[in-house]
Amino acid sequence: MDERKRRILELLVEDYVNMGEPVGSRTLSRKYQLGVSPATIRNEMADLEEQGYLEHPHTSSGRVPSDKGYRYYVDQLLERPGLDRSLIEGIQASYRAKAREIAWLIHQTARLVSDITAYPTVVLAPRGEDARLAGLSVVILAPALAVLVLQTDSGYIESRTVGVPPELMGSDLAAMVAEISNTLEGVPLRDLENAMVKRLRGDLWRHHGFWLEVIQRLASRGDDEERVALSGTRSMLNYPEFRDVERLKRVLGFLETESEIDRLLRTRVSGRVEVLIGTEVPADDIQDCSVVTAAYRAGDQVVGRLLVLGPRRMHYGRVIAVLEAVSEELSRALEWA
Amino acid sequence: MDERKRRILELLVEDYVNMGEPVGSRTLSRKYQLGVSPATIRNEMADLEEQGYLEHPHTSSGRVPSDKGYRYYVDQLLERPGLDRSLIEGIQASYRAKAREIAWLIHQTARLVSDITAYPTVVLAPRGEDARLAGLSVVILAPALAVLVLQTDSGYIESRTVGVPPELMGSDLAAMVAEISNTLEGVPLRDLENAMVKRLRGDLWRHHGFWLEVIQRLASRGDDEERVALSGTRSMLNYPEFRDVERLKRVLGFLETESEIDRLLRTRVSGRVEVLIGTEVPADDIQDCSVVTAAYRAGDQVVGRLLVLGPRRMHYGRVIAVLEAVSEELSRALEWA
DNA sequence: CATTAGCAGTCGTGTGTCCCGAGTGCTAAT
DNA sequence: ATTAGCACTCGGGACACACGACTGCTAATG
Repeated sequence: MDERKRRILELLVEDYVNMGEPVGSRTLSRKYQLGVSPATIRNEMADLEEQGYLEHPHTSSGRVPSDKGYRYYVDQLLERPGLDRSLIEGIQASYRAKAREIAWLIHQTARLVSDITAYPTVVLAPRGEDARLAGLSVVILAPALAVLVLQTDSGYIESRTVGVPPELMGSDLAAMVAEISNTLEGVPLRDLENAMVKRLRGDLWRHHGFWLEVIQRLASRGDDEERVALSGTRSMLNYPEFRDVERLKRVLGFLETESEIDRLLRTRVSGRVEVLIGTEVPADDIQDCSVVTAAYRAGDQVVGRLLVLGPRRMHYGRVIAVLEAVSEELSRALEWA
Repeated sequence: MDERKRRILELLVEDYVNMGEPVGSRTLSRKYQLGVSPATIRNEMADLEEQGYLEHPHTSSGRVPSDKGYRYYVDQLLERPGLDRSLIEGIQASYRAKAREIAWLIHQTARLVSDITAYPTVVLAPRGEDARLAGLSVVILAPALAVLVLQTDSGYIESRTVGVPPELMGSDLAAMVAEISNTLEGVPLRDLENAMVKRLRGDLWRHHGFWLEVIQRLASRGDDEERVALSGTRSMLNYPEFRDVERLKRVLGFLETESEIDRLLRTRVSGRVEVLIGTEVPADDIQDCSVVTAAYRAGDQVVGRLLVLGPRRMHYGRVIAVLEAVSEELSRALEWA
C-alpha cells in the first residue's frame, strides 16, 4: 500500500463521510487536486477494491469504503482533530454546576455528547456493586416528611424524599439514622439488606420494615430509568441512512433496551476509546452502524462506559476526540475529593 | 342529524381510528351489521360529507372524518371507556414510591402516560413563581461537600449537592443555613435574589456570592431540562401518519422546544381535559395532529399541564380517560400533606 | 513503464404509460 | 325510503424507456 493509495483511501473516506454518496474518480481528482487524471485514480481504486478496502454498490457508481477500509482509516490514517479551546471549556463548565448525583451526571453526559457530535448517545451509570456505605444522613422537613441522603465510599450520593410513617413521628429520627449509619458503615451496598436484618436492634428493629424499604430504594439506585441515559435520537433523522422507518425502529429499540446496551458495553474492558465498525458490532439489530465507546473511571477503576452510535459513515475523528475529552471530565467529576 | 347518521359517523370514526384507512360503504355495512345495504350508507355518507363531517381523499376512496367530524364525535358520541381496575392501581402505585422531587415527578408522569397511551407525551413542570420559601436545610457529608435541601410552602422539594468553598470550611454551616432559612422564610422564590442582597448580614454577607449562587440554582429549578419532560417519541414510528421523515422531524422539533409547548399550554386555562383537533391546534409545525391536554393542581390551584400528541386519528376516549386519572394522581402527589 | 485519453458498456433512477380494483354517484326498480 | 345495477373516477403498482454517472479496457503518449 503505497503513499498515493493511502492518500486516495483517506480522501475517499472523508468525502464519503461528508457527502454520503459514493465517490467517483472524477470527483476525487477534481475536488482535491491530486495532480493525476481520473483514469489513474480509477486504476488505484480498482486495486484498493481488490484488496478489500473499497466496495462497489453497483457497476456504474462510485466507490464506498468497506469495513476494512474504515478500519484502516481509523487505525492508520486518522489524525485526531484537536478540539476547540472553547468546546473543551464548555465541556468542563458543564460538569462544574453540580456533581455527585448519578442520575444527573449520566443524563448531562448523554446530552452533552449527543449535542456536540450530533449522534445518539447512551451513557451507562457507574457500576455500584462494589461501593460501600460511607454515611447516611437525614433532613427533617416536616413531622411526616424527610429527605434521606446516602453516600458511598466512592463518592456517589443519592437522596430520596420519604414520608415518615405515623408510628415514627414522635421519635428522634436523626438519632436513628445516625445509629443506622454507624452500624452499617463499610457494608457493600449489595449486602445492605442482609446486614440490616442481622444487625438492627431495638427500636430500629421494630421498624425495620420501613428502614429496609427506604434504604433499599436508596442503594439500588432504584428504577432502571436511572441506570442508563439516552439522548440525541432525533439527530438520526438527519442521516439518510436512517430514512427507513423500520430500520429506525430497530436501532431505537436497541438503544432503549438496557440489556442489549449492557451486553455490548460490559464486554468491552479496555479503558480506552474503542471503535466498532459495521459487522464488527456484535448485534443484529444495528447492522450497518458503527459504535464508538469510551470508559470512564472513578478513581483508578473503570466503572462505566458510554457509547455513540452512528451510520458506518461517521465522523470518527471528531467523535473519538470528544469521547476522550468527555470521559476524562466525567471521571474527574467522579473523583472522590 | 338523525340517529342513523350519528351511528354511521361513530362507526366510521372508530373504524378509521383503528384501521387507519379510509372507510368505504361496503366495509361499514359488512363489518358492523347495520342492517342496511351499502347503497343506503353511501347516501347517508354523502349527506354527512355535505354537512362537513366527512371528507373524501379522492373520488375513488372511502371516507375519512373531517375535523368537524372528530369534534362532533368527541363532544357528542364519545363515551369514556372505564379504565381497568389494574391499570388504575398501576397508576397509583407509580406515584407511591417517592414523591416530592419535581424532576422525578414530571419524568415519571411523562413516561407513564406515553407507556399507557402509546402516544408521545410532554409534561410541563409546575409553575413555581408563586411558591414561597418554607425552609432550607443542609446535610454535611464531608468537609468540602454538602447537600442543600430547599422546601417551598406548596410542598416542592429540591436538593443539590454543593461543594463548600475553602474559606467556609471551618465555619458552622448548619447554623448559617438555619439563619438564612429563618431570614428568608416566606419570601417568594422569584424574589429570593433581591431579598438576599437586602437582608443578609455579617458572616452571611461576607460569603453572599456563594450563597446567592447556590440558592439561585436551587430556586430556579436550574436548567431548562428539568422544566419539561418528554417521553414516548418512539411510538410515533408506529403510526403511518409519521412515516414521512420530514414530518417526524418537524413534530419532534416542536415537542422538544420548550417555548412552543409553553405557548400552547399556558394559553389553555381550564382545569379540565381539553381536546384540540387538527386545525384547532394553534401551531404550524404540527398540522394534521391532535392534542389532548390536562391540567394538574397543587392544592386547589392549577399549576401545570400535560399534553398527549397523536395523529388526528387518535384514540380520544382512552387518552382522555387516562389523562383524567393521571392528572388526578399527580395532583394528589403534589398535595401538601 | 507509469500515465492518460477515449470509448464502449453497465446499471440505478426518474419519467411516462397502462391497467387493475376499490369505491363512488346516479338511475331505475322495488 | 331502500336497494340493485352500472358507468365512471382515480390512486397505485407494473413495465418500459431514456438519461447520465461511472467504470473498465485499450491504445496512445512521454
